[in-house]
Amino acid sequence: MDDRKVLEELVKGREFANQLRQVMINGKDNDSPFVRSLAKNVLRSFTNTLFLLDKYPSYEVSPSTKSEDSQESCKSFNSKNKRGCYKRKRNTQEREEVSQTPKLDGHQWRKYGQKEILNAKYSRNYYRCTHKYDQNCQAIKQVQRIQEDPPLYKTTYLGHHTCNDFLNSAIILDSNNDPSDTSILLSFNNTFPTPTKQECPFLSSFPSPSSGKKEEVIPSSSPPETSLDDSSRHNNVTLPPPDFWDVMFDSVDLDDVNLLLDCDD
DNA sequence: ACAATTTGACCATC
DNA sequence: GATGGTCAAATTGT
Repeated sequence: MDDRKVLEELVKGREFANQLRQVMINGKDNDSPFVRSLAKNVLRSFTNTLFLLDKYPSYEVSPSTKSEDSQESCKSFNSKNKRGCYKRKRNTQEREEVSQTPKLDGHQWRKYGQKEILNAKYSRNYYRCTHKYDQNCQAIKQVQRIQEDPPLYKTTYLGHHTCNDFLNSAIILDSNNDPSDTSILLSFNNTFPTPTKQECPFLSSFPSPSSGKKEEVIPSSSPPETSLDDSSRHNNVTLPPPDFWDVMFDSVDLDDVNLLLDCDD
């Protein structure tokens, strides 16, 4: 891998993103060729970077399709009142990723266990999707620190999300806005990674779908300052504060890059 | 009070 | 029997 090229692409991407942000802040010409070009450049830079990082197109690093029997809970039928009665999950789709920080993948996770692993310096943490029960989402992940300096974490994903978390959505500029409206509407689909409050405190001003009652998605109970109006629930939301994008642009998912590039022109 | 995390127990697999 | 994955009571945080 060429580190210099990676760095160049990242720097370019950041510059383009900054320009795009300024244009968006001004709220004018959101659909101009210049804006389109900027967006395209941003995406191209990050796509190139990801290519260079050898993470694209095979975003899933080590997919192993062992069988169709994925994340079904295998608790035995008589385990009602017995603690820890289960069958170890096997034959599940899995992929591993190594990063310098525990991966912020846009999903909401709840830790359900921690285990000291033989011959491992650090314990392994076990997470399941927050929507395991309310939406029967079977995704789980294991995070284990594998190196001290620099800190390196291995995240193993088991199963895939079947939950429909509306915040976990792709952001696509909605160019059909009333031009006089200075707020920019964003369209969300279900592929963009959105940092959770749990994993990313800066999102604290955003309502979490699972906030409120335990394990339950509250459809529209947002505070006034960040309220999602009726259209929000139909995948539109007003633009977050500008600082939001400083982070948000760091978390573009490859699938979404494809999506957006495909939509281009 | 409710939600999230911690932690010891339990069980399946090797 | 050792190990790893999950459960769920207890604890902590908001």
